[in-house]
Amino acid sequence: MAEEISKIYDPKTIEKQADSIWVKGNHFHAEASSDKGESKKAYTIVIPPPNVTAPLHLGHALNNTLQDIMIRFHRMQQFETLWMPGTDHAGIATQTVVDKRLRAEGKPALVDYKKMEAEGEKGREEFVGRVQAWKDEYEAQIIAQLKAMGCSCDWERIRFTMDDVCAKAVRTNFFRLFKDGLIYRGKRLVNWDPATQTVLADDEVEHEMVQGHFWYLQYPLVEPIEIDGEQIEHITVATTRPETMLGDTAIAMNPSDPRAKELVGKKVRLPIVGRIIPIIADEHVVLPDPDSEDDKAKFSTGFLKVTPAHDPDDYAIGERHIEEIAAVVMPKDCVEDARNYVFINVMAPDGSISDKFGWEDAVGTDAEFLLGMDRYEAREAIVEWFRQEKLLEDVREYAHEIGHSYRSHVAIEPYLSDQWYVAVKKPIEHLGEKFGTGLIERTDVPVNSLAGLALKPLLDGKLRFIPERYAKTYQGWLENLRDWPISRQLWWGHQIPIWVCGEENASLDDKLKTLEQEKRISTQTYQEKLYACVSESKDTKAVKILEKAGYVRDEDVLDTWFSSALWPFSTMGWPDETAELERFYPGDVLCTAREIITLWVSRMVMMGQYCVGKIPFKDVFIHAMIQDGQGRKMSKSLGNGIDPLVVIDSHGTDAMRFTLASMTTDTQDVRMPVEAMTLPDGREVNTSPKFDLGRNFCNKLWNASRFAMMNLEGTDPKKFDIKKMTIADKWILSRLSETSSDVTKALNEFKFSEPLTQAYRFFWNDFCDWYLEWAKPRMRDEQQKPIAQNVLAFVLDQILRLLHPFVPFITEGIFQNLNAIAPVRGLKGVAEINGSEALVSAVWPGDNKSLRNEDIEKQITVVQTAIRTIRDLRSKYNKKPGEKLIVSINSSQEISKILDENSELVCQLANLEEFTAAQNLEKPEKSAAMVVEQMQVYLHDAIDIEAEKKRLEKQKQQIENAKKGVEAKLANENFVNKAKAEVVEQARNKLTELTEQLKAIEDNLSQLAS
RNA sequence: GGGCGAUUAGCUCAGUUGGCUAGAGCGCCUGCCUUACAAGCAGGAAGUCACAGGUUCAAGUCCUGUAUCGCCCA
Repeated sequence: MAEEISKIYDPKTIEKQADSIWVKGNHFHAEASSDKGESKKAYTIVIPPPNVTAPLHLGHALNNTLQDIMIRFHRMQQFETLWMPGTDHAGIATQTVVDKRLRAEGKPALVDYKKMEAEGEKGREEFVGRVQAWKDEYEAQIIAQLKAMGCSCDWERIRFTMDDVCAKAVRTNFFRLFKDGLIYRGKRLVNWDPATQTVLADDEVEHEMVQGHFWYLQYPLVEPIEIDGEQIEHITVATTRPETMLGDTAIAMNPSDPRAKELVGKKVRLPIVGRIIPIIADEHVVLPDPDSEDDKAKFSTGFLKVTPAHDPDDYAIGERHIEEIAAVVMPKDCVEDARNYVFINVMAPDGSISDKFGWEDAVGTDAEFLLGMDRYEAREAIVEWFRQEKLLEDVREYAHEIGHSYRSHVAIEPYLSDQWYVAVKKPIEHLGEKFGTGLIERTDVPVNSLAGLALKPLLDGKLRFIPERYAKTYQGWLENLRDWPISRQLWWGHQIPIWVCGEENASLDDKLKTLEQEKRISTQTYQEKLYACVSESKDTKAVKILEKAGYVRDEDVLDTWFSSALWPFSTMGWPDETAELERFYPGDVLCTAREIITLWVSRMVMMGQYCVGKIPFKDVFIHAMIQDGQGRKMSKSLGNGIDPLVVIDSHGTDAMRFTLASMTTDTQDVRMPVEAMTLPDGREVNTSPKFDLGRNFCNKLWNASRFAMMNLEGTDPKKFDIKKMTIADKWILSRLSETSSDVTKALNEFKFSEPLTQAYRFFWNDFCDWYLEWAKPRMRDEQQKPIAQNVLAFVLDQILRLLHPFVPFITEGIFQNLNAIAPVRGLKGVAEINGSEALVSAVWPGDNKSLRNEDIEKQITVVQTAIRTIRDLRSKYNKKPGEKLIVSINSSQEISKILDENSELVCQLANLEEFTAAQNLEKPEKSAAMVVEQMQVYLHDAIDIEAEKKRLEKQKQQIENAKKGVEAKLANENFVNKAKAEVVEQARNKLTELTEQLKAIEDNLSQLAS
């Protein structure tokens, strides 16, 4: 049997073997119904659903490895463990990617489908079909990748954010929010992405430094004025976006500006357009100061062009001074809404200059030539126009941050548009009873508002972030939260279930009134139009009635995060009262990266509270982001990403997981040096030498186990005799017990690198380096063999269990072999053990304190020190590894006794012919000496006087320095008086030891000299 | 502009509540194909703990400031 075990560790074979065992045993399935009489506690993690845009990258590998570690750890602790898998439709991301692909392939793309749709053909349906096909392909790929990574998800439960179950949850929640008055329509300045032509939420905007300019444009005054005898004909504004000047409707200046007294109330003729606009006073305007550190003051002229429809600050100014501005820019006796004149939108949704979207006074002016130009083209043209007209006063370089779309990466345009919003700070009356009312202390957030529902659990300590510092991100975000724009001008997503009546001032007819009374629809009015939200997607009758009455469905879809927010319970069948929800909600941990704390985590908590009344998880574990060796994000554009499948292929899944887990400390970034590699098929791919660490470990584990099993044939638990255990046996069991306890504790504290390191050390540095080596000769001794076999089988079994969450495949593979060769393991009277057919569900090692033995550990440490010192001497005196040596050690009575009693252990691993340890031992003739701790180790028949002198002199120097340090410390009265007693005691002991060492070295030196 | 984090050996990182002569892996040097493993074994060299102050008997660790880098938010 032993011979059958492959000499080479081959991850592929093992992965396949382990996987088939797991699948066959259905070990990953979590049972929702608890009617089996078992009352196992549930443990739940819901996967952060990967986007179906692309295959998984290394960040996913890390994220899912950590989740799987927690899942397997708890499964072995016999929880009813559910890891819910699935994927996210990722609205804008997927739509963009598919569109790009179609264009690259020369196939009809989004523009073409939009044209079809406009012409009454089924463009939308067909395009969505394309995206659906993409989704199917990538979903399958992603699930396969997760399986390859060893993720022990309950694969029977795979969900998708747009499948029927999730869609039902989205629809239900939307209707409830609408009915509660939390969803409303509003015209606001939004983050507009001209490339994808959709609105973006604040957190979908990335800020990037851009090298730009400040252009200084002169606007002529309608009537020149005189200040301090100086004739003023124009004022100068500084702008980074000259193209927006077309929409200027005022000039603002700070009221404390000395020129304000004369200028405020005067009028300016807007160049190119000819619009007459007022000069107004607003505190927001920064006073010019050329020497200021603040760029705003440094570059300011004191005059701010106000473009309310194209800048958030200007929007606010427009709101504040709407009447003052309207009085100038609006024709006399006009009865229209003043907003239409104050907020002038000069762009089309694609970012080109247009007078079709709210700009009335372009025709017949110089501005006509700009119509149709792209915003950047228009910028150039406008600057050139000012130059020609001698109105361009100056151009200065200016680096500033500009918002970019996180999907298309083009600059965001602040854009006036109608969108659906979720009111996040509006109190929800019917939740007041459950959650309370009033504001959360020191905030403007009502307890029973959506933001409050998410914030309160954190403040109450019911929601915890690990590491703790991330709680601040979450808290700060919620405290300053603005209403959430949820409509997106996309086709890929959950279409908003709202129908609008084309007519203005429409009222509900009787049929619709009935629908509303039956709670099948809910309605609201905005700008004289009626909007009706339909409760259920299967209620086609209601839709028919609406459509008959002239209502049409809103074309927009919901923000992706709207469905992601429901993920922890939509996956479990909410709003139905399912067994899954009953048993597995709320879950235990959410494991994710910090970039989506605001985007996703906060919204899940919000909606968990709103929909189910409970937060979806207690702990949020935030892991590091993987960067390349130079500290840059891994990205497609930089080409520095590492494909997990490449790593799995070259190093094995376990090696990848080992390395990823070993890198997971509580830092916020981890660096992974990236190296190019050529695959056998010629492809150039990236990898990292860091994965060698994992592979080396797996190889060691494989071979150590192989060796163990070569010696476990015929292991018989009945032949185990507690009284016959050697010191090595007791020592390894003590270390095992300590390691089990440390690993368990660390895992419970969401540490990953630490427990892995502890297990690694125990396995490699204790078990392999010492225990196995000491066990070798015992295996050749029929008397000792049964004891050694039983202890070895037991310890190996426990090692496999401790390592299984980290490296599941290889440990399962070895466990199977172990089951075949030594099916019953356990040390009668020492440690019992529950057998298991598969490691995946074997019982986690407990903290067996009775195995601890500090005295034995101390003794072994002494033995190890002696052996290491002898090995060092062997190396220093060029004694061949095979040569048997004679060694004696002079030490205290206590140490000598330990060494003497364990001389066999020393002889074995130091390869000695003769070994003596005693108190007051004389240094033998022609011997080399080494002083370590309290031992003087003599290697017999080793003569190199010069080398010996040199070495001893060097050590003497070191000890003298150390001694001086300790002496100085002890001479310091403050230290002796103030430091803790044991610290002082330690120092005294140290001094004694150093003094003795020094004396020993000096003795040796003088002996050499004589 | 606000917040968070990092800076420890050539590289990647540990270092709990301050307390022995600061650790690991990789790399490097020396010697070994020792009958589990050369993806290994044994041994070794290597650090002004970013810088400047401060608190303390004692600082890699706590406080203040500076520099460089990174991230998040506005």
